[in-house]
This record gives sequence, structure tokens and C-alpha cells, in this order.
Amino acid sequence: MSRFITEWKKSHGAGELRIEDAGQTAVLMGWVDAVRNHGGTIFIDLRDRFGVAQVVFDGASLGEADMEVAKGLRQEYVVAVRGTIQKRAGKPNPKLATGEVEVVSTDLELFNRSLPMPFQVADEVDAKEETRLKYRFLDLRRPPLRKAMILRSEAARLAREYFASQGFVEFDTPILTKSTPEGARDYLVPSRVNQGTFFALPQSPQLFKQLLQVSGYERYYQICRCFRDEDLRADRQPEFTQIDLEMSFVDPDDVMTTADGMIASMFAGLKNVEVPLPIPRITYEQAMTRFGVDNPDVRFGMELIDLTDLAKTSGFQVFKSVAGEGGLVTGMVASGGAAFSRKEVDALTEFVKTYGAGGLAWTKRADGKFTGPLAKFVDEALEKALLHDAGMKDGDLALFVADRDASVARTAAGRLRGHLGNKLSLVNPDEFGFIWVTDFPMFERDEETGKLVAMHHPFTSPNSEDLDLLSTDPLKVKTRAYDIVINGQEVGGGSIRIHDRKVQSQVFEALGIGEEEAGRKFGFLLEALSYGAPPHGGLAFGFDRLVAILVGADSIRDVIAFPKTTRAACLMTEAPSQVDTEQLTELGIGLIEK
RNA sequence: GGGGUGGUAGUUAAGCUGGUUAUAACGCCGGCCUGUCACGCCGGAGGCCGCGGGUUCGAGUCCCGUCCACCCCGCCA
Repeated sequence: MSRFITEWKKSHGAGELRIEDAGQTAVLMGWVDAVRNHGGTIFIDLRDRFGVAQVVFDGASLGEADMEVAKGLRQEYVVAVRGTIQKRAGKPNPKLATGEVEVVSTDLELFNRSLPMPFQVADEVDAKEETRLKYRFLDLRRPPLRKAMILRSEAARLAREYFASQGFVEFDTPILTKSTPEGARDYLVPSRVNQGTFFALPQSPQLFKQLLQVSGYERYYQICRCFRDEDLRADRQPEFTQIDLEMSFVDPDDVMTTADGMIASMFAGLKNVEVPLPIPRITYEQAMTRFGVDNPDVRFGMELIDLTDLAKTSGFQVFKSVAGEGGLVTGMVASGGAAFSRKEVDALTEFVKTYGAGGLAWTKRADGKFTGPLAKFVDEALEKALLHDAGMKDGDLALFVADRDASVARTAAGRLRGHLGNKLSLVNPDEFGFIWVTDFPMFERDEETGKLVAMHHPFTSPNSEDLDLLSTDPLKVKTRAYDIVINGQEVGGGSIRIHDRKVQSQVFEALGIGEEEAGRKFGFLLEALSYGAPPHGGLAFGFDRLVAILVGADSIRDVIAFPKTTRAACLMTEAPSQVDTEQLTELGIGLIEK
């Protein structure tokens, strides 16, 4: 057995060596980051979790046999080195935290070799994501991912400490649970013991956390995995992690204040950023009017301008007809946008078209004049709206979307605003923009079926003053729901729940869910509401999204150790995969040929 | 389900309007080198050009299909 394992334990993190440590004996263990062989002297950069340090091998300090081993070292070999920490004999390397010192080796052990690497273990790797995901265990050696993983761990620790300090009780809720086909598709798990029946993996612990309020725990939290079998995006994975909480005897303000505290604790602890509390709150209606989206990036202004009234008398036929038919004309003044080329403006038109808008009406302002397609329709009223109300100046670009479907125009304009915010560098990437969006509508109409569906979920409590509207004008019902948005990304959402069995029935009725169906799907919850359910509400944070914002990652894949592709597959394990016929038979499952 | 971008040595890329032996960098292998730090120098190996079909005298290049990765729309109570 190696003396390095039995006798000499690892003494220092490679990245932690400093000039003050000179003279000490160090035992380092880690990976060969780079080899510089000069014949008589060999340098390696030895890397571990903590960083890299230079190790020197030469015939004066190292025995002949170990020197032969040193000559054979290659990238990513795993080694142990014993030696003396010294001030560097050569020049210091200012690029390294350990750049003033080196370890002059007296003993060397090669623990393991490595095949040539599919890509370099470096800060900047230009390997395709496909390659990185296949060799994720190597990708995770790279410093940016290592830092993200460690920050993620710290974020979870801060959350736990915060919730503990606030008197929350941590729970585990079932992973094998009941399918609730409302909402997202479930991942199903067949039951062997009860053939022909299925568990579902939870889309969220929603019902369990409400039940725990009925059980009287008052403050619940959990950092838990959730599963949704839907199509993926940069910010969506089939399994993702949620910080889930629920509280009794609270109103929306209590929950938001509690969430504010957790956010502040994380940003202070991990980014040294003091979040001004309370985080500002706007209603859904305000968000949609001012920003066109329910997840506004509030790091910049460029708020939307509603031209619908002006458009009614406009000479521009598109505006006039849309305004006359109850549609919406909305847009914004992009400061500095006049510099865009025709090609760039055309690209913006294509951008809004992806959201279903017909096109983009625009005019530039230069030398005190309007130019561009909309210019000849700028009448006195529009000129006042642009120059006076919106503060349009020389060098600016005004862009408008008109659509008979107000929500199409709003969404297109809102997304365009976000797009332009980045394109025009209106956002400082080191800044964070926090906002709560509240009072979401209870229902929206399903485009396909024409039926009402719950915008959040059917357990969301309506605003008490809107209760009568449930039966008369349900689309007007607002809820005690709230989303927290950071940098234009929804990172959490929740609501006060219904704790009154009668109100719950009214909501099911509005949704067209009968008593029988409600009982079959959510019977246990409805029953619980009948046994002394306290007023309660809560929230769930998308932990992956939160960490991605904290580390500045573009995709949550970069903060998940073993993420899946947009086809919901794991390139490393090659899951999902086929299974033996015996396994299927035992479950009573047969496959259908397509 | 729809739209877009990409797939060429181990890796990342170049390869024009189809035309000799498909380039380069890094990595890999061999040799030299005692102060480098992305060490350097000399030499070498390495390719089903994603896969299948088609057009053509000739296809990495053009056409059709298909698979994979990523981005977006739909979807995500």
C-alpha cells in the first residue's frame, strides 16, 4: 500500500498554498493540469478542488525511480506529491493565486493514468455541448462548473439556515405519488404489485405541503426534485429542483416578506449584494400594461406606450382598423435605436412575427425629422406622444405592434422590449432587477377547447372581493398569487390557497370539473379541507434558475451536475433506454408497435 | 407539433461557383531540452466529411430523407 494513503495524508489544497507557507512540508493530491518537461527539470501544474499549484521535479530532490515516473506524467493523471513549499526559484506567476510558491517534490506517486482527454480541462472550453454532456464527469472538472456546483451547494445551505432560523420544519414528501393530469404531463411509474396502475413522479409537492398545513406544522419547507414531461428549453429540464415552502395563518405579504428574506440572505452571502427590501411589487395588470409580460426585466425602462386611442384616427390603415376592432397598438421608444441598419430592423420584425404579430411599424428620429415607414403617418397627436410623452430624441427608434388580439400585440411588444434591452446593452450584467408580480387572474381561456383553465392552479385563493365574480364573470377574478422575477426571469411563484371547501367547489365548478371528478382526483385534499384546514399559502422557487442567475449562466444545464438534453435524454448514461421483455412482463406491460 | 442554427482527425474549426493526395491549431506518439507556466524546438501517426439514398464523368460541397445537439414558437395547472 502506498505511503501516501497509509501515512502521508493530503495536507493542503493545491490552490490554497501561499508564500506564508514556505518552508512547510506539503502533501498534495490531485490531477495533472499541465506538464512542462525541460529535460532535467519537470514542472507540473497540480489541480484539485481548490485550484492549481506548480510542482517541480528534478534529479537533485527526487530519486531516480520517481524521476522516471515524473517523465511519464500526462494531462489528467492522478498523482500524489510530497515536498517542500518554497518561494519560486524562477519568476512568480501573477496569473495564479499560488504564483509565488512552488512545491519541490521529494516523493511522487502515480495513482492512475488517463486516456487522452476529449476536451481540455480549462476555464474556456470550446467543445460542443454534445461532447461535454457525454463526458459530463470530465466537464465537471472544469473550474467554471466546479464553481457553479459549489455555489449551488452554498445556496442550498443558506436557504436551509434561513428557513431554520424562521422556524420552518423540513419535510420529505413522496416521489411515488398520484397522477394529476391537470397541467403538465406526468412521468409515470408502473406498479408491479398493483398491475395496471401507475404512480406519477410529482410535478411539485403542492398537495402534500397543503396537507401539512392541515396537519398543523404551520411552516414547512423542502428542497425537492420535481418532474414534468414537457418540451425543454434553456431554463427548463424534465427534472428540476424547487425550494418549496408553505405557511399557515398568513397573507400574501407574509409569504413575500419571508421570501424576500431568503433572497436577501443568498445574494448577501454569495454575491455580496445587498438586496433593497422589500422587493417592489406590481400587479399583473400593471406588469402587462407597462412591460407587456408577466416577467419584466426591471433593470431598464423603455416601458410600453399604448397608442390604441391615437390609432383610431390614424392615417395608417393597419393601426386604424386594429384600434377600431378592439385590438391593441403598443410599442416603445428605443433609445439609440436609429443606429440599427435596415437589416437589423428587419430582424426585429422577424422577431415579433415569432410571437404571432403581423409586423412592426417603425420610425427613426434624426436631425429633428422622422424617417422610416411610419414617418408619413406621424400626425400631430402621435408626434406629441412620441416626443413629449415618451421623450423620443434624435438617434432613437420607435417601434409598434398592432394586433386585433390584444394579448398577441402585448406579448410581441413585451418580448421585443426584453430583446432590445439586451441588444442595446441597456442592462448592466452585474446588476440584478427584482420584482414581485401579484394579483394574477384566476382563469384564462384555453385557445383550443374554449374552456376556462386555472392560470396558476385550481387551489389558488381568489381575492375575497372577487368571490361573487366566480359565477358571473370568472375571467375578471383576480387571485392572491404572486411571482418573483429576477432579471426578467420567473424564479418563483406561489399563492394563498383556498382553505374553504365551498370556495374550492365554486372554483372547480367554474373550471367545469364536477364533484365526482374532483373527488376522484383530489378527494384527499377536499376531505382535508373539511377537517379544520387553516388559512395558508406558500411559494416555490426554481432553485436551478436562481443559481443560474447567481452564477450568470445562460442555461440551467450549467448549474445542474447531470442535466438532460432538449430531447429529455442523458447523453452520458444513455437514459432513457429499452428494458428487457421480462421486466415488462412482470409489470404487465406490453409495447405497442407504431 | 412548427421554425432556425450546427454536425469534417481525439477536440475545435477552415474547406469558395462540385474537380488532383481534405487543411490548421490544440491534443496524442517519438526525439532534444535545468526555470517554465497555454514552455520551446525537430519528426510522426491520426478521417465511413453524422447516417441513408439520389443527381453527376466526378459530391465534404448540390437535392431528398433521417438521426443527434443547441436556440425559439406552441406546450410548461
